[in-house]
Amino acid sequence: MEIWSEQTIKDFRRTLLDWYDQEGRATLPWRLNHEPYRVLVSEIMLQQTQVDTVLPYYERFMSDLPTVQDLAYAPEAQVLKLWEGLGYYSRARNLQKAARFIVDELHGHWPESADDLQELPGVGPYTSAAIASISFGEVVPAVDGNAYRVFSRLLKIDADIANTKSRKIFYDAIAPIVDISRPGDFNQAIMDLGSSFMTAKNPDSQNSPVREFNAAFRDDVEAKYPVKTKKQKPIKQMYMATISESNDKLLFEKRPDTGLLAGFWTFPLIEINSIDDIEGQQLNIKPIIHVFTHRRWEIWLVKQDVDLMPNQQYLSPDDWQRLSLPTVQHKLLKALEAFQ
DNA sequence: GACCCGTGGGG
DNA sequence: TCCCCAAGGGT
Repeated sequence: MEIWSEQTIKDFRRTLLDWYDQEGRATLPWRLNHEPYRVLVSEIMLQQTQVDTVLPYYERFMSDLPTVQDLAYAPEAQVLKLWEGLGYYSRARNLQKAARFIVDELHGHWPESADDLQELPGVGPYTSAAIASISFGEVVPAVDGNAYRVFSRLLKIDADIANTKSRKIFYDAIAPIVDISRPGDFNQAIMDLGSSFMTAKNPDSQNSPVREFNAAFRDDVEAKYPVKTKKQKPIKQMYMATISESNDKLLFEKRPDTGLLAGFWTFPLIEINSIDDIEGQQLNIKPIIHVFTHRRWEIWLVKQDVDLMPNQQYLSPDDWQRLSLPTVQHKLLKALEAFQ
């Protein structure tokens, strides 16, 4: 691992921020100003989610709920509708809990340090540092996937970024480098660098503004970084989706309030071991495939009569269009249309 | 520390 | 088709 001199650190800050001022993504909507609410919403949406995906969601969200008070007082259903299709839905619920905590418990006074911000639900080590540096000027590194990727290459850090313990190694390595007068811009510049020249695949380090600081590129070992162990493959599961119609309504089922797609409505799903377990009128020839991070669902639509369970309800199109439905349920509805 | 939690895009 | 990736956090 490389250790930079004070002079190198100063040169790096200047080079990085000069590039950021010229070429950074200044027009991103969450960079129009540094209001903590705007930054918080953007940071939560951007967790494990690409910028292009977030943009339309962010615009709608800020338009409908422009202040932390609006979010705190909104019905949860409205928040989930604004989040529909974005995934990781506990983010939306935690975001509203955070807003309610700030409004109700802190009387609208924001926590201003990374340590205090981390008390908010859904706000962890990265997000707290991002808000503290961008909105409140705290000199603290925001260690996200971009920071891992960028600094593992610049400094040739061999720690496995899939390992929780590596976070401290990166934090300690980056902390002395963060620009003291512009910590928020420094952290955002690293993110812009990670999404332009220093990408995960096919990086363009030859033309990177910080090429001369890139030890891995200099030593022609950039492909080794970042060091990251593999994830496990999704588990395959087969399901029967019950299609039951009554007066132009369809039977839906509310999922348990914990676990995958917690509290969301889908067709009643019954796990089966093989296609031979299907009872009723099978509609589709090929299963509908939906892949989550850790699971791969293969779903068969099956028409059948059922006894209504307490967590089930017949819903009209008007009913379910008002609800926030997970993407897998939208897929099932679309597939069902083909048979009607 | 290991596992869970969505979705869409790209090679 | 399959695999990896994308501004992580909660349990």
